[in-house]
Amino acid sequence: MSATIKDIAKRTGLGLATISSYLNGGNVREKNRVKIEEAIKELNFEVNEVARGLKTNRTKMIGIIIPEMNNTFFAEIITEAEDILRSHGYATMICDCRSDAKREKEAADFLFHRRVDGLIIMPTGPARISLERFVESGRPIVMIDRKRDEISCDCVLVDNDGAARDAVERLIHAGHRKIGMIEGPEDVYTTKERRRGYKTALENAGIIPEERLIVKGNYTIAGGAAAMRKLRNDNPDMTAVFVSNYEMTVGAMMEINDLGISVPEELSVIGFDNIDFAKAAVPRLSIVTQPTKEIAREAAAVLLQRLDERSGKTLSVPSAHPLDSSSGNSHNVKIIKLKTKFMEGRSIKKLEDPAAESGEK
Amino acid sequence: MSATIKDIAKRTGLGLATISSYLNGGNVREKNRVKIEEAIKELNFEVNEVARGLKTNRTKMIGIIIPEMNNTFFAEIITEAEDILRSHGYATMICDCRSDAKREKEAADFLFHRRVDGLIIMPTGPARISLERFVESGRPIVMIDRKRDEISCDCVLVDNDGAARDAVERLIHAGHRKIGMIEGPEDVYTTKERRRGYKTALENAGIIPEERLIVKGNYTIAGGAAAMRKLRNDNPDMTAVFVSNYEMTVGAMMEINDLGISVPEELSVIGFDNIDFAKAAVPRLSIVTQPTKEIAREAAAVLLQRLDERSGKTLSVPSAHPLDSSSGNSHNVKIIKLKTKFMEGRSIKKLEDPAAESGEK
DNA sequence: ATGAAAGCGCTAACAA
DNA sequence: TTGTTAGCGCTTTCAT
Repeated sequence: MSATIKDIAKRTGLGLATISSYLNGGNVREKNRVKIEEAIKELNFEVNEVARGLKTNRTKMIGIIIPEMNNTFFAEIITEAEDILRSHGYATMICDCRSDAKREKEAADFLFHRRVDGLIIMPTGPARISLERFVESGRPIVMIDRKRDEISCDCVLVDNDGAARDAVERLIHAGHRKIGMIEGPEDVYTTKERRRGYKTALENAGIIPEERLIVKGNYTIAGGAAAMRKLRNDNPDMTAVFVSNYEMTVGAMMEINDLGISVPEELSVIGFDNIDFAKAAVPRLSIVTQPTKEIAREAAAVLLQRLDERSGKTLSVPSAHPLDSSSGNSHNVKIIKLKTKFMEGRSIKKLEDPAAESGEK
Repeated sequence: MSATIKDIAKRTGLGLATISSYLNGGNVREKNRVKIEEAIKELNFEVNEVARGLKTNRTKMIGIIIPEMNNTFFAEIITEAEDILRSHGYATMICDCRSDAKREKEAADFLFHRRVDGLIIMPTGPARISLERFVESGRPIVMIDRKRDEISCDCVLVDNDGAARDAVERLIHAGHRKIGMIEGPEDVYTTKERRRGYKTALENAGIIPEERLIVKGNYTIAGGAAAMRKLRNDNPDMTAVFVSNYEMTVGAMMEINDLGISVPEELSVIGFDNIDFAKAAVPRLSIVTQPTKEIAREAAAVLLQRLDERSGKTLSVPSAHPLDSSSGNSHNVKIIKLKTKFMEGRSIKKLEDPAAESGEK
């Protein structure tokens, strides 16, 4: 169907290599340049990326693996990443693994099989298992949002620890001392970091963190709802709650709604991530927000850089030491950590005379 | 890096063609079959889809173009579609065009250039311009959610007219007569259909639709908020409002929130699409829901079928009549229309003694 | 059922 | 600078 460089060669009377070289930024006599350009226009020529890929062993495709497409936080990131990568000539293949390690592995295999040049992933399960083939073949991987130590690669994260600490400190400053937390699945990086921030804030204020005030919500809406119920049941004295991701925030609000709890009079709430939801909530929710576009930009930038670094080298150095750091995977791994923000709503009640001051001791 | 069929041939002592044929479902002597399988296992062979694509002119890739990735409705559809297509060996390349016709055209060009085998699209702008190349080259297109008549192709839609009619009828049955509607951009298919349903419901009940009660919200959160404000300002007598997509529902709720309007006492509301949001809202929102998974399944099914039909034929019949129906594009186009559902919340007030009955005349 | 050979559209030596 | 040539890994006649 479409024209090939052969057609261009024929049309211009030039050789194949000349056309190819021109197409790849080589120098051609001005006269010929014009001729080639003309032929390209008239024949409506477009480089066949498939053929090029076969020859160069580069597909100009990037794989993206995320836990859930239907999740604003992830969606915002990948839409931005896709945009940037596409503008650099890279196509992206996005795989939603529904927070399932098995599906994640399948997606990784699929993408590897499809010979993507690189990978952006928010790891759900054990990274080693699904990603070692990429590492072995020298294809760059960028982890975002979550970090897994089994694989050494570039990471773009946010300061989860600081974000949680800041949020909880705000509650403390408002006079709260019995502060609940709804957290994610325990094996996830962000869960640990956010929990750490929560605890640090309490400890810094001289409050002893209590396990009964921390409930797992699994980063899902249903989990958030269930966690909220449990927190409320088990802790009648709880005056505030910090919900550590968006889905659980929605779930918690649903439950608060169902239980007829009034925010912030009976319970102060700090949620996570989705500005629109926070604004639509009654009352407006105070939330931690993450810089999604920046995450995407940083991830795309570092990936493109790696791709560029590698573009000279021949693909897939046999690599005698698959996952050993010896090969030079870990020497200069980039860990980028971005700052979160806090958006004030009306969901935090200022306790007038904190029991903490007078009654506690 | 990875093994090729050459390696397999060498290892088994068989010819290239035999391996290839076996790989494509051909018959081989049992003895050889075993040998081949063994070699595949041991050499870790995987077909190089790129090489295959070059030869067959089929990339096993599907392009998906959507207005917004960051939109639950779309996200739910594509995540399901991606899953199905992948399980059939097709990779998907998703492009978010941010509801911008120019970006949409760029995305279509990009995907065409990447030689995707087929396309799923929720058209934003003029389809003719961006899709004619696909049609010319005989690549199947499936439109979902929206239909554009410039291009004849398979469509998977929902019964928007019926959905809107049903929603408005519920308000009417609850005694409302001054019912506002927040609608989408006027050139969009779903906008027209939903508006039609709204009007039909009113007319059937003997109520004359008034333009002042219909405000454009552009299918965005901000638009929904602005529309809500305008509706409220211009129509102090309005007792109910039907918001015709999810984003605008969020926006409208934000505004209702800001204006301190109590739902459903002062205003009854019917929203759209997002079950979780509806449940998290105070009070629970009554909404129209669309069968996203089913849309995805139908779209994938019809696309796969077209792909299959075409798989015998050689690619890109020169097609003397690019967009003419003569070539047989329009002969058996499938239009699939799915039913929506309604989820009851607590956002509709039953008017005890509708002013309509006594006071109106 | 199997093998030999040609070629998909491109790039990359190497010569000229 | 430009042209010639040899593949990249696969499928596909066409023989055998």
